Amino acid sequence: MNIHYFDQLFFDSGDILKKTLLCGEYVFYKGDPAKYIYGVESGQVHLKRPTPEGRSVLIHVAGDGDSFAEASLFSDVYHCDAVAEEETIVHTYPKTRVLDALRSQPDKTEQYIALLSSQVRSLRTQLELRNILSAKKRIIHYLLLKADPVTRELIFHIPLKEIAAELGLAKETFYRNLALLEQEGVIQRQKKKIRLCGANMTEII
Amino acid sequence: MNIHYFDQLFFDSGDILKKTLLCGEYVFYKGDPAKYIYGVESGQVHLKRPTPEGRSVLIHVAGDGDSFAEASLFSDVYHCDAVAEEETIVHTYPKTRVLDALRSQPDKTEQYIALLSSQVRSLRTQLELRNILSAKKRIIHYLLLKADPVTRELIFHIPLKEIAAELGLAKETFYRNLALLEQEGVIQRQKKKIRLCGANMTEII
DNA sequence: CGAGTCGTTGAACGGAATCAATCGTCGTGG
DNA sequence: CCACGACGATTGATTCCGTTCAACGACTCG
Repeated sequence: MNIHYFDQLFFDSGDILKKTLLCGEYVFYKGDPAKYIYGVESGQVHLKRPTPEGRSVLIHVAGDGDSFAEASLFSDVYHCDAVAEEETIVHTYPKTRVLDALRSQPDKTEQYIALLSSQVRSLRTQLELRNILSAKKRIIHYLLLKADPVTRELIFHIPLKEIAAELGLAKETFYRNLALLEQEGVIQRQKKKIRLCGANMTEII
Repeated sequence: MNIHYFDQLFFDSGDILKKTLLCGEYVFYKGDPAKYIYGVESGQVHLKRPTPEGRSVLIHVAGDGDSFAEASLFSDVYHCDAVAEEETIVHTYPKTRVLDALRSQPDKTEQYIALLSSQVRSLRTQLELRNILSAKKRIIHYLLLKADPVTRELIFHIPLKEIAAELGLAKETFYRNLALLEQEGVIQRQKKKIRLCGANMTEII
C-alpha cells in the first residue's frame, strides 16, 4: 500500500527507476507480462478491468504514496489495466529485485505479508458493502468507513462520480441520495467535504 | 488457501491441534481476538459478516483442504464470523507458531505471499463481477470463471441459494435466470451439475 | 470565451427484490 | 414404514428503486 515500503527495500535509493506519465497514458494493460510493481510518487493511477462489453470497471485508485500491482509479485501477467489519470510520477520496482530484497531482508517479508493481509481485509469490506442493496444505506456505510472516526469528516480527492463507481452505483443515484441524506440532516456537505451528523443515523442504517 | 501449506510449517505434525465442530458451531466471532489460523480437514466452514441489519452476509466458503483466516495473521481481531455448516474437523495453527515457522523457514514466507496475492486477485475478480448489473450476464461470467476450462462443466457443493448470495442476487433471481439460460441453450443442467454450451453465448455476454 | 467535464435534477423504464405459494427431498422420530 | 417437519428449489405476481436518457448549470482550462 505504501510507496515507502518498496523504496526502502532497495539499498541504494538512487537505484529506483522513476517514470513520468502523461494523463491518459497506460502503465500496463491487462494480460501484459507482470515485470514490475509500482508506486505513485505524485499524481494518480486508476486500476481498471475492461469488461467484455467494452466498458471498463474501476477497481482501485492509487494516489500519492500508494503502491499498486503488489499482488502481481507471483503472477505472470497483470490482471487489470493501469492508467494515469493526470500527470503522474511512478516508481518502478522490478519484481526480481523485490524478490531479492525480500530474501535478503526477512523482516521486510513480514511487512509485505501484513500489507497484503490488510488488502485482503479491505477488499472483503468492499465486497461486504456491495451486499447492501439499498443505495442510501450503502452510502452511509461507506461514509462511516471512510470518515475520520474522531472528526467524523471526510474529504474526497477524486470526482464524486468515481466514488459512485467504487460503490457500484450510477452517479445520479449517488448524487440524489447524498442530497437526500443532507435533507434528512444525516450529513452536511460543502463541496467535496462531508461531515457525518449522528442525527437519527442509526435509524437509517 | 491450502491446509497442507500450514501443516508443513510445523516440524512435528503431531503438534497440530485438531478440533471437531458440530454443525452450527462457531469457530470464532467477529471481534474475537485473532489467535489462530485455521484449516479444514473435512467438512465446511462459512465465513460471514453480520450486517448491522441483523442479516449476515456470506463472504467465503472453506471446504475440504482450505485454510481460512490467513489474513488475520497481522490483525488483532477477526473481521467476520466463522461457522461450521456441517460436522467439521479443523486444524488450528497458533499465529505465534506460524510466525515462528515463517521466520525460521524464509522460503515458506514467499509461498505465504503467493497465497495472499492469489486471494487478492480472487477478491478483485469477485468485486469485478458485482459491477455487472445484469443478473444474467453476471451469472454467465461467474459460470465461465468457475467452470473447468476443458470440460466446461462445474459442480456445486453448496446449496444454490448460497451461490446466489455469493453473486449478490436474490435466490429467486438466480433460479429464474438459470432456467432462462437453459431455455436459451446456453447451459445444460442436471441438479447441481452445470455444463456450458458455446451456443450463442458470446452474444449474451 | 468556448469546450469539456463534473455536478445536479427530472422523467420514464426495466429489472431485480420481495412476498407468497407449491413441490421435492431428506432426515427424524414415533 | 410412514408422518411430519425443515429446508432447498421453483414459479407467479407485484412493488420498488436504481438505471438510463435527457437536459442544464457550474466550473476549469486552454
